[in-house]
Amino acid sequence: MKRKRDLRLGDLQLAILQALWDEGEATVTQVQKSLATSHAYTTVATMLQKMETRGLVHHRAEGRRFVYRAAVEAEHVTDTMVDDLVHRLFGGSLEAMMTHLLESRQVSRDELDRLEELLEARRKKR
Amino acid sequence: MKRKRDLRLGDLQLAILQALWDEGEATVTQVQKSLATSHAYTTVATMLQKMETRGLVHHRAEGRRFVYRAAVEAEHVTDTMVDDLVHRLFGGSLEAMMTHLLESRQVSRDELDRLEELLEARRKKR
DNA sequence: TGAGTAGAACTACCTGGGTAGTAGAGGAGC
DNA sequence: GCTCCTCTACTACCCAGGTAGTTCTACTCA
Repeated sequence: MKRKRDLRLGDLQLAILQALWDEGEATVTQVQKSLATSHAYTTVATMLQKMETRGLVHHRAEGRRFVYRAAVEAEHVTDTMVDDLVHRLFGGSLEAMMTHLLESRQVSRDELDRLEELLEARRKKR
Repeated sequence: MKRKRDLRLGDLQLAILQALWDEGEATVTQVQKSLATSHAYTTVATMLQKMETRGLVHHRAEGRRFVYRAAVEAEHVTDTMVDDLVHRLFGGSLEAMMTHLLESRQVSRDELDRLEELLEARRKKR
């Protein structure tokens, strides 16, 4: 129940997971290359090891190299992190969060239109 | 420009700020008491000191006790933290975030109605 | 006036994210 | 076989959040 915070990921961890979600599986070198910011090979390798300990990724050996894959779903991570923030900042209120998003940011007319459609779609689904 | 991450606050720090935003000013003891979870006096005091170093709070001495107040606005913190998450998870796309919020959570018909109104209001404002 | 207490200062420790050097094993090529 | 190169393993740091004990000081009140 209090597992929420288990998924507060740092930038690097999130970036690594995003790489793995994209590629499905990847060696350390592949992960390293697909990161937007550059990091030493060992940094990525160490991070992957730490993440495996935390149960965020798995690996299998292929010859002498490790092929990693994510052990958590993108959906789940996103969910949990968003949820965490909504709770921390808005006491869990979706509406408060939405209000904030709409009021604090530039929203184009196009975006408003699409959001409108989203609402409609959501309304039908219930 | 990269100040975003300067405002990734832990639970305790956020709770302390929320207490200060509520009360305006507060001594260590007052802050300690208004926290939902209980913490040793020294924990709160230490945290306040660390937060002062980071420029999150200020204090003035009143006799021999310190009266703290927030040095950052609630609005600003909320903004920055939300923005940070939207960037980290959705590449900065408000729409993607909204979509996620609408799809991953239970949304009551009432909430949908209010969101609709929000959109309308927002539309008029532009 | 002397004990108790409230409060700040100082110190220490643990955890997790992030960063990376160095060591050592195994394979590739000459 | 010897030399590189590529990988993993191991180790060590730094920083920030969090937690709290110990110490010192000043004030209160019996």
